[in-house]
Amino acid sequence: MNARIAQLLSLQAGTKVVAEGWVRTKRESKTVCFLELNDGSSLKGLQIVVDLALFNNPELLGKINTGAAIACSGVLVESIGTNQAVELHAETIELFGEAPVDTYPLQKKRHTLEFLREIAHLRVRTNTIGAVARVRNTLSFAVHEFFQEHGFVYVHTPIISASDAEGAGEQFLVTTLDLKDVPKLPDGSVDYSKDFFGKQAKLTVSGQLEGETYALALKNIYTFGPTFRAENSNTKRHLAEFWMIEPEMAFCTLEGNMAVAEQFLKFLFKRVLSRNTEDMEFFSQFVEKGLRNVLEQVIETPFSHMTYTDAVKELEKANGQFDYPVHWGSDLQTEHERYLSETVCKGPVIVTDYPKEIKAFYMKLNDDGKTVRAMDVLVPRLGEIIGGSERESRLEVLQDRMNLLNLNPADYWWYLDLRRFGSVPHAGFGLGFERAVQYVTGMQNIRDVIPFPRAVKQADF
RNA sequence: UCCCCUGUAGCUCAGUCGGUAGAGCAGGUGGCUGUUAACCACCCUGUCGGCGGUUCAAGUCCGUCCGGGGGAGCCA
Repeated sequence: MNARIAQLLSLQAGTKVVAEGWVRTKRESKTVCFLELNDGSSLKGLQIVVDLALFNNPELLGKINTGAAIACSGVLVESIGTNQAVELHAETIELFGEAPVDTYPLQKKRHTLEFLREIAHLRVRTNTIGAVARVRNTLSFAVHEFFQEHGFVYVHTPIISASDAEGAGEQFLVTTLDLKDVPKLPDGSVDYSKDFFGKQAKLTVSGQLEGETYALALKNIYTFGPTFRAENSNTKRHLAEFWMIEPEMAFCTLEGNMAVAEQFLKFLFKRVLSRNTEDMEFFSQFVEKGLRNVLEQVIETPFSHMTYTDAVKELEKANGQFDYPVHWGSDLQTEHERYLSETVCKGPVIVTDYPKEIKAFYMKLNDDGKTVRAMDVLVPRLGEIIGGSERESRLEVLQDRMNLLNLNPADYWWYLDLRRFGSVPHAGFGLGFERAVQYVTGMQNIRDVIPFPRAVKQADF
């Protein structure tokens, strides 16, 4: 395996090397031709210098255009130019795949992200999407690093769920039934007993409930996998298929949960800033001005904490400027979440203890009987990035909550068993991975931070 | 799902009061230059998203469908 361009760029002049990659631009003059070669290992490419007096092969050079795949051997030489320390003086060039200029969609000019979305199979060859891919890689690895270093066990919760107990959004149906000839029950409804699993099955919207079962044996666990929501939502921060990280901790209350969420986010930001210096500088300059400073500041500053009740008091002071005025009991809108983090706290804030009516059944009921131990981490620009809670660990209270919400406890028998046998305070949260990538890169649209976005009416490539 | 904006050359866009389309970039040719968002000159490029309607005449006005973007809701 030949060295990557990122490595070649740091070598001493005088080294003989082979560089492989795709041509980004070609600049020709009478005596010399410059090729910029990129192999995705770094934002910066390697400048190849072809001395036309020595390299007499105009047919070959004529076929090497933007997008062509080539390998070039030669000697690294200290560059006369100012934009690079070393450059490669070509001795031999092998052309693997041409990229004809009249049909190759990528030109050596700026393209809009909307256009690039239409050529998702080629867009990773651009500076921006390439940088996103590298940052996404760093973040994925950092997720595992953080949890592994803190003794969490990685758990693979199921993708297909037949428990019908998740209730976190619209789900995709998984079936092998013949849609042209669906078996029916006498009352006209679908007979799922004839389906593959013998009952209705759907794609998971959360691994939390299964995650809790493992936490109540292994103490600290996390999941990191694909998640599916069939919501008909068309926004720049929703996908039908996305990746979610869900840690779950036993012997842990909301306070511990908040601490881990904060530590975790800060760890991710630190890793990206230290491992993707060049890419982060690029985002900070061209995608979201000053991004780097904001992240550095977030790492330094303790997250603010605020109860829902106090948050509503703050918001009521500013009710005049909201489209939807706030009162105690109302759900916080995006405009409110952003106001809290951007204006009130000027940084990330964790809002806790929401009214039970606007949160999920499994969240622990507070002694006031009105609020639950929920937490949302709100960040400037994006709003909610993490949602979590301490779970209700008391069997009776949980059953009461379920009855109140017309959930059938029988459907949740195994989940309730966790409260029957060795129950203990436990807590966890969910982080939408793409939201984290968005926050870190400053990318405005979530469809540009996942390789092949799946959304309403969109499943190309 | 609702509201708003938008669709014109390969890309990004302009196109006035309705009179059959233009600029920059990309590409080609030539020139110049160790270039790096290269530069200069010339040249090429169109189902004006689709369908229907109004009109002597539609890129332009009306209807409708489709695509794209933004906001809201839902949430991660």
